[in-house]
Amino acid sequence: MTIKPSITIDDIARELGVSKTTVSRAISGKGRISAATRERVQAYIEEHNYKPNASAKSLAENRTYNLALVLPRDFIKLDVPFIRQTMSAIVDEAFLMGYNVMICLEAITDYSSLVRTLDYRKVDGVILSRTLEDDPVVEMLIKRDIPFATLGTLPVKYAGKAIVEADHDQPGGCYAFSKAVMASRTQPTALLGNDLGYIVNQSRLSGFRKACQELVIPLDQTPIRMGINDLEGCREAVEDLLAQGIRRFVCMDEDVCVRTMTVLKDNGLTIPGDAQVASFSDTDQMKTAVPPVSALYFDAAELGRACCREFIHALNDESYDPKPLLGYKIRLRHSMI
Amino acid sequence: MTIKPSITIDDIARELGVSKTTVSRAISGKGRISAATRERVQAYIEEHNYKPNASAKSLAENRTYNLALVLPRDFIKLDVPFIRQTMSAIVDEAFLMGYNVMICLEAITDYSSLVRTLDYRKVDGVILSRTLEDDPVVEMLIKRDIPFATLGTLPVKYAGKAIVEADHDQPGGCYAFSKAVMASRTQPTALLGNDLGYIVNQSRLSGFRKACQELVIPLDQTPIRMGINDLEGCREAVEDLLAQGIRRFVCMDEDVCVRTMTVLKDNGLTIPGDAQVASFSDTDQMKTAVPPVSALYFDAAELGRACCREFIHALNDESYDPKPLLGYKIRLRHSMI
DNA sequence: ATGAAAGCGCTAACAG
DNA sequence: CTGTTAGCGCTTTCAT
Repeated sequence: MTIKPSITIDDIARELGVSKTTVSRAISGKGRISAATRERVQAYIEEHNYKPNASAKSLAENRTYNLALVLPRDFIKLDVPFIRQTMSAIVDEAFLMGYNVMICLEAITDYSSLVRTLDYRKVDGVILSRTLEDDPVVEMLIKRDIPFATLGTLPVKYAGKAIVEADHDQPGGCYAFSKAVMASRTQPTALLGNDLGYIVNQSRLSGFRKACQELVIPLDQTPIRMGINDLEGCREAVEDLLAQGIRRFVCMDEDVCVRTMTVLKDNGLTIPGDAQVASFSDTDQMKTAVPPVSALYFDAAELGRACCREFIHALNDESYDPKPLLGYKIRLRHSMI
Repeated sequence: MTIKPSITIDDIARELGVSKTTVSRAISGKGRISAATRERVQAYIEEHNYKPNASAKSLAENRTYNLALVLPRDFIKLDVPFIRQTMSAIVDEAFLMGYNVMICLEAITDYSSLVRTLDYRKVDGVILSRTLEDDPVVEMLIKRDIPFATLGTLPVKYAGKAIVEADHDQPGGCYAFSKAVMASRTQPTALLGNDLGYIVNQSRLSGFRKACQELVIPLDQTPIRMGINDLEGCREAVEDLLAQGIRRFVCMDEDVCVRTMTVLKDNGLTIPGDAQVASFSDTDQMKTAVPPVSALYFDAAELGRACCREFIHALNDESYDPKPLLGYKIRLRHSMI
């Protein structure tokens, strides 16, 4: 069962009594052609709704106008707003620039579907939806000399290896947000985070640290607990900190923040009365939480678009920005001010 | 910037001193070939890690081994577990069967990216992630004679138009679930739902109706409120029903259910003490709600896999099931028994 | 069992 | 400015 073939460039050439080359030129705009014939060809194309066959174009040009977007497998189990939003934005932006995007779901240890997609040369490049301290996929891409772009900054050891590394100003945002939320406060504050294997968490940590150094509370009175990846881990950390008298918690992402609030409530503490929380990541969840959580907002869709746009510019040998850096917004709500 | 070309079938033929035809046959297995030469070719391929160029194959065979998956644009704004799970399953299953999937985000009125993807013949068929009473996309697909499959049943007017219509037994499941939850109860129950433009809601409604007919409470004492698509609409409906003395609510999907619980709590009612709720759709949200909600479970991933598998079988001219019908599970929890 | 040759639909030198 | 020609890498008759 196959889709029926449609009109080709040869048909047009024959009908119009010109050569295929002329038709090809009229379409692409490359090479000299008289305005008269160009218009004649374009009119015919318009009328007969001709569209060039992508496979033929791919074969002749040795490029597919397809991109692979690598999504973490965990996305299946649990919604990650960042992934969902950047995915949509990338798909949209790619479309606007004449590209399609193929989804590859990969685990860190099994990225076979990406490999096969590359083996068969179905794409011109790949976009990684997050960056890790150690990533076999990145190694593979570098070794095979495949053009790739990343959402988020790569670890320094891979510096310059990606065509495009798009990121929000995480250190700057977290620095400013931390200051806004901690300034003129004398109560100690804790930072709660998950895996430092994610580069984004390293960046956020550095912003937080920098802010601490400029505040009245010394860094050694600022507990930092990482590796909080489930409710139990969070409970353990938070209750321990509670016992130490800590009542203010800055969370590195929305998941940690939700867990933290759960634990605080389980301990009979009200927010922001008894304890305060804030988040380095703003999502709908943070906005609709009770109470709404002060958070740092990064526009994921904008990041996706910028990354995709610059990457395609690069693939098209046009000038591009290899390191688009986007801003942030501080959203103070009721959970911590 | 393009990926460098790799070894081709010609290279192999030359190296091995055979014709390209022979190599092609050794790879595809079509046509007669001696076991000896086949193995020789395969060994060479293995050793030199040869992979056929997809564009060339596409051009020669007039098929791409790509599928378009149409996702509703709303998915950007809000997570829809069904979409996320079926998407992942489809991408995975397609990969197992040698296909890639391209994402097309479409609104009901603007499906231009799908159109262009089809115009350029970048895919062999399309999968629709939900079915509507009136869908211009379906009309277009039929008119253009494009093979397509759907997650969910098509409205009767399009019966038989899709190659594959995969669905859960929605009427059967809702019937059984409604009986389980309403049987031997004499208090009146209401049904709360959203848009009947979604076929799935029509199916669920029919199952619910059938159950009512077999129960002690007559159908006319069973209020049915549709069109609940935001919290305010829900509040209006629920408070009106509350005023009529209704305390039991069956919700057609998880969103309506969440809203209903919010309204009930806002009215000072406890669940399941003062009022009871149940949902025709089970998601993590239903499981982790307070209290956990009795719900009807459908395995979205399984549906995605079945749909994709049968569709690809059809595209490959193999035997297939045009209407895979999957089961359900009744999960009674605390919100209504 | 194997090979020669044509062709899929398009692009891109190179001539003219 | 336009046409001729030769590919791109693979499949597929049709011979042998």
